[in-house]
Amino acid sequence: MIDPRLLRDDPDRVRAAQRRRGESDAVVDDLLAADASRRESIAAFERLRAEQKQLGKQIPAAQGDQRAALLAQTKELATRVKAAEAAQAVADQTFSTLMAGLPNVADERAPAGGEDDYVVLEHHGSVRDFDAEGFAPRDHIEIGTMLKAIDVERGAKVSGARFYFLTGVGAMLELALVQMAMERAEQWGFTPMIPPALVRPRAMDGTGFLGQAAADVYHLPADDLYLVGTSEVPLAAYHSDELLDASSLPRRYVASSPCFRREAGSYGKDTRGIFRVHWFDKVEMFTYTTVADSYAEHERLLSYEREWLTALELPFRVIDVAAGDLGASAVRKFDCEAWIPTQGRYRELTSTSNCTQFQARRLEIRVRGAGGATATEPAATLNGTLCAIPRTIVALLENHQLADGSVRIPLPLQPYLQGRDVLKPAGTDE
RNA sequence: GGAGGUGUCGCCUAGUCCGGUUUAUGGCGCCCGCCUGCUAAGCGGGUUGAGGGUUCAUCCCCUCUCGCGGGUUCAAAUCCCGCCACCUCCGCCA
Repeated sequence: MIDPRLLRDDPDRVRAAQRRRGESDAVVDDLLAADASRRESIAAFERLRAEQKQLGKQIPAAQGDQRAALLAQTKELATRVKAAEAAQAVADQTFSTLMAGLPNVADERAPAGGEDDYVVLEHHGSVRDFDAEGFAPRDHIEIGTMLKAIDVERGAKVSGARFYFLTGVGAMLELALVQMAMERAEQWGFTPMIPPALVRPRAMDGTGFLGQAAADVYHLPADDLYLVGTSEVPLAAYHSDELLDASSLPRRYVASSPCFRREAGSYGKDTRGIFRVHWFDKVEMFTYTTVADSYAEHERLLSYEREWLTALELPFRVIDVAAGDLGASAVRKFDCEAWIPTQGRYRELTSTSNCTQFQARRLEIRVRGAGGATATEPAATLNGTLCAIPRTIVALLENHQLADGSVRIPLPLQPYLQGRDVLKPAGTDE
């Protein structure tokens, strides 16, 4: 949800942001009209209600005929109050429904346009020249099979398409990545968290995932619970309905959790391997701060992602995601895309979003005393991937593979794998 | 799953049986001021949040807010119904 005052005071900015997302700006006029009638109905109700209270106070002291007259008068007023209240509720509902459908106001620095209109900001690391090295790279499934690290066939047998087992060294590799990511983040000042992966509708809706993305979410109707697609959901809802002291900000959390995605609408995309799956584990960063500090915090989260991918010695680039591809909650989003040798292109490994006050308004997370102010304001929330396990494994296996199918382990990861510096195909132990 | 209990303005707490004199009591904490070599104590005042009106902004006025949502009533913290959370006990269970 955006700031209703911004809508009132500067509707042109909201219109412009809608157009940069490639969406209609007509909704702004609808919203302005709904806001006006909402406020009118509030005033009407409050006038009647004040009158009713005023008269009601006189009743206990009144006697005889005077009392009877007052009772008749207030009884009549009561029905009008009720009607006015109902009218207000309707006007409120109309406004909120429209409001809930409006995405966050895209940052003016976010490129206009859709999925393909991103801007490349940086390149890091160097892409290997396998021709010069004299062998053709194997894809992650071939290597994973040779290492007996990934089993997608049995994943499909047991759970269906887009499921997998990590086995042997693959399982240990996941634990190593999770442990390394959590430890690093803790050193950066994040509080480690293990959050619930099942949440109530409030949490899912509050983070903006029941809008356009609703079809991608698993729902358990028997209990009316949702499986989270990212721990951003429980982390954002963690402080819902709370008033945070500005001096306690920023609050930085890092969570390891499973993620579940229906991948509706991605039929036929990335069907091979574990690049796009229905379930995976992920280490996610999440920050609560003030909107004023959110822009610097966004850069900070990006810098941690950069540091992480650099530690894993992966070649990657950073893109500034276009407005139309931001999702409802974010004003700006940076993706780090690692080079995938067998695909010959960069693919998203991490993503960090600044949601400013959009989620906090829905989840009622406020800050007291920001910038010395006495008033409260909604908090700003930001999230960033630190390590999405399957995609990281894909990138590691493909980029660090050797001619014989073994895989080199980057130095910083070695302590988490009992010091191993290379993973060798099964049956060819050193 | 079953039985019972609890939920009041940061924390504790009065009020709920018996609806109106409650602008929700008092204490702690916190903030401002006075007093004071300093600090503490003492004294005085302030201190839930949201929304609307007004305003350059403040001030001020109004409405809502006693876990949440409905209902009864001229009037609900108080009466009725539903839900949620927590606690105790029983059952089941990794």
